[in-house]
Amino acid sequence: MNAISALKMSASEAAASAAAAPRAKLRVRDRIFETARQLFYRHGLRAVGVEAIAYEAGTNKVSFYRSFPSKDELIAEYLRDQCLEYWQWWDAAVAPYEGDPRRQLEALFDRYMKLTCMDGSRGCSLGNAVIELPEGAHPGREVIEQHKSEMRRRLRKFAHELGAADADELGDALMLLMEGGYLTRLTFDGDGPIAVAGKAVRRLIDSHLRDAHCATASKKRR
Amino acid sequence: MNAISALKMSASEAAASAAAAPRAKLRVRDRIFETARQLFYRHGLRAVGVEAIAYEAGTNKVSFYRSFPSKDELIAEYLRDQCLEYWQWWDAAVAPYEGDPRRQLEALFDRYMKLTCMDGSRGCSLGNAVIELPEGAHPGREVIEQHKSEMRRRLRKFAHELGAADADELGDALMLLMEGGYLTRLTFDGDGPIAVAGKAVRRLIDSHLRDAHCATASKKRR
DNA sequence: GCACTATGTTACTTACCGGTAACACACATC
DNA sequence: GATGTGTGTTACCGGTAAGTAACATAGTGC
Repeated sequence: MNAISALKMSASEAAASAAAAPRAKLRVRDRIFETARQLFYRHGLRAVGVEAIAYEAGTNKVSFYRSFPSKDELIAEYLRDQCLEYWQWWDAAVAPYEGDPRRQLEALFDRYMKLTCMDGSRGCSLGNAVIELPEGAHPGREVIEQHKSEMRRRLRKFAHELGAADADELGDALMLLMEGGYLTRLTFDGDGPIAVAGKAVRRLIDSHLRDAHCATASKKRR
Repeated sequence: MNAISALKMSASEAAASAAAAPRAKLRVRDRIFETARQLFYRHGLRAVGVEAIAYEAGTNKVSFYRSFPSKDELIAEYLRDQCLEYWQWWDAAVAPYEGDPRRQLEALFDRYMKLTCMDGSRGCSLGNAVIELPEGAHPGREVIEQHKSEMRRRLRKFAHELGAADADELGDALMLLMEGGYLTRLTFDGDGPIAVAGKAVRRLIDSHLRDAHCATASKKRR
């Protein structure tokens, strides 16, 4: 934060220095949003003020408020955008193995581990946000809750397609692993517990499939 | 927060109303600390100001600063206290089955689920704190990192005692489940994914023990 | 050249927050 | 009764935050 508010240059100076990047071509609103995305993810929602965002984007607070009605609305929009990006990433990970839920899950978790272990990762932006947002009214909370429910739904669906004995149980367990990896990533480096997520997923799937086979086998035997 | 700062009564008035509880007997410092524990856990570290804590404890900011050198130090002490309480809880859960690591783990996770599903739970205070604390220097970060490392160490140790094929892998997977439960608890009620944690633990243990048996069996066969 | 749009600039308000100074009082102990 | 300790009260400081008003400027299309 100190590093951020240290920039006490005027908006035009900031624009000139930030102009090195091609994003100088972007409209103010887009530059602000892009900057907010980075700062929010890196430092958290509450730790970053609108003035810091504006200056870092090479503009000023007034222009900020011409583009966004309030900080809370910016946060909500940021979260919506993170959702979008997340599902795009998810679908891309899963698409190559359409029809093979096991490989889809394995691919998903493998890419999840790779991404989340990378330098600069701070876990899941949506998951982190829920800790910072006040319990009740914030427009961002709905986004997060909807997002996590959707995640749960999708993982359970995979488990179902897999033919797991207790699909909902498997799906929820996978969600625990995934969310646990995100959270531990905040205290551990890439070699934290998350490194075993893929193996744990495979073990859980095997365990459930074994149950399913036993069940059908014993049914046949009857 | 609004609800908190709504109390605009004087310290003595607050003391009178709070005096109903037996904690009125407590020294100011203890009352402040107890109040801080509750507010920090419920609303987060950054969301609660020292003035709110002081008033809620039936005193005022000046007395706060007579007891604590700074808010950051209070936070650090709060986190240290949470650690202590956590390991007491952990040891109590595990003690009855000394020598039987499997039952210890099962008991631990069963109590963990029960506790974390209770009304008012907001997951792990230490885990939540890491999101709110600035990346670098905060005195609380060390506490958290040490705590989570200890947690990892203990779970791996259980896995070892269990005779798991790959004990570190199992321990880390258990940690993912546990942390995932804590995190999901912030978006889901008691019937969220955390409800399957115990089953997942049992499955993972079984999976690892099966590997271990196969390994020893094939060794014997040779 | 005119008008419109997007943007930058300066200056301000209101509110909060962490932290401090100075003083007053009440009680307990010697 | 003096002294010390713990506490409450009032008032303040400096900093930062969100949010706004009024005005200036630069480019774009007509």
